[in-house]
Amino acid sequence: MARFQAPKGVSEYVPARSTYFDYVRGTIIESARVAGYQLMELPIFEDTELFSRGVGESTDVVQKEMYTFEDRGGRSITLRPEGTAGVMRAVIEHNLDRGQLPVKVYYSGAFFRAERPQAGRFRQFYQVGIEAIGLADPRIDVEVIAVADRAFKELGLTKYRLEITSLGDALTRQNYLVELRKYIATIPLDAETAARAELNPLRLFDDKREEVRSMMQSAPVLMDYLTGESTEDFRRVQELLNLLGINFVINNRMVRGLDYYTGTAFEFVHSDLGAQSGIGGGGRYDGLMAQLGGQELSGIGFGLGVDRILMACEAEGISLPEGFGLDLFIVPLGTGDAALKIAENLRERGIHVDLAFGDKALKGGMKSADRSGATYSIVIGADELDSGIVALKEMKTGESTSVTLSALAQELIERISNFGEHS
RNA sequence: GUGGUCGUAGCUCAGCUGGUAGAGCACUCGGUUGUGGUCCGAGAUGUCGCGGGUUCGAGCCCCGUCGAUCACCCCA
Repeated sequence: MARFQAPKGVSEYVPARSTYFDYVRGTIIESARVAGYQLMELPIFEDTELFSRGVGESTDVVQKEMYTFEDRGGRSITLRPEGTAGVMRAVIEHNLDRGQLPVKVYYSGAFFRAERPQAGRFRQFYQVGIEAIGLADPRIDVEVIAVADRAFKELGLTKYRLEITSLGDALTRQNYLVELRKYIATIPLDAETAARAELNPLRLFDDKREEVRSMMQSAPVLMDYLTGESTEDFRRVQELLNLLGINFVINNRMVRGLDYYTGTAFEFVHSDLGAQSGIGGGGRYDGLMAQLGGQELSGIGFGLGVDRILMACEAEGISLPEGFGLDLFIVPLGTGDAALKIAENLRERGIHVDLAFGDKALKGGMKSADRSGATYSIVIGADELDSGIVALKEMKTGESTSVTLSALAQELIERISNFGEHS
């Protein structure tokens, strides 16, 4: 019988790489927590209409990338392709928008898009996102960007850049698109490209072909059509980014894949990732809440691709710590029961302990200790149990010190410099 | 949905113009009494992705199929 295989295009993590994935995700979440964002744990499937209305009927995401199915009650259900629409639904449903504003939440989990997989693109992928709802102020825009930037810096990433733009309000965009279409009508395009331009003229700015790019050089840019208020907000965003020492470049041809963005929009791009270089992006969405049946509230948020961020760390050669490394490895010599009991006592004190099971010779046991990556090891045989004294060995240096079994936990806690931080 | 590349041991791969399958790493055991990493020795491992065809003979050639991967469209 053929062996089972994971479905096409899913990203999954097993040891040892899973420890790095966990660390990357944890770092991003921590960056959100230190800024006061609270957990929103939501379903991975929703009413299909939530996405078609929220994300936008004309987007590729809705038109051809959703995993949609009918449940047993005949309802149309879709696996979430992004996080913001679900958060808005939950905020409205639980009346969070009636309390203190802004509502600041983060989420983390799997998302789904039925695309052809390639490097950095998966059908099931992981995102951590945050949303700040109910406040239209450049300060919160910049706080959101800072949460992402801080996470990247904490991870040690350097080869990424922040691109920002302003998409203006709905009216501005409408007026601009009319002008852009007029311009596009004047340039020669093949049928396929023309069809794309018809659907969303902004996409031509992203075209990979040099001839198209150069023709778009002199196209009108949205920035020139912004209202006074939008222009001022955008200026403030730049001013505040500078205040916080966050580097950025203005990209007034940025294309966003989701329809709901207005005003500030941004994207983090990494240079060493191949075709899928975006590691995260987001922006302000003014009309979304109302569109989904809630109050007229503005919001801003981002989604960061955990898979791609891990790939970026690897591409930069960053050596990531293993979030839950072992402190101690116990090698029993015919004393398995006692060793298990000692391990449990230490674990209750929060020390990370593993031990050799089965009847291993000393040499084999020490080999296991070595490969476990534990900082320390002890051997427990009849002698140690009789005397109550063990040799606590530091694996890296090979040095060992005599410690009584009763003082072992305290000794380890004192020695482990990062104690209390590794969870 | 479209196109390129690739499927040989757990991993990375070699295998000459077709002659009955190899290396390195990893793994297990050992190098005389209870201390790992280096070194030395021994050992286990494959329906050469799958199906068909050509041939005396196919890992190698042909057709199909499945899978992986990268790119396009689009996007985290």
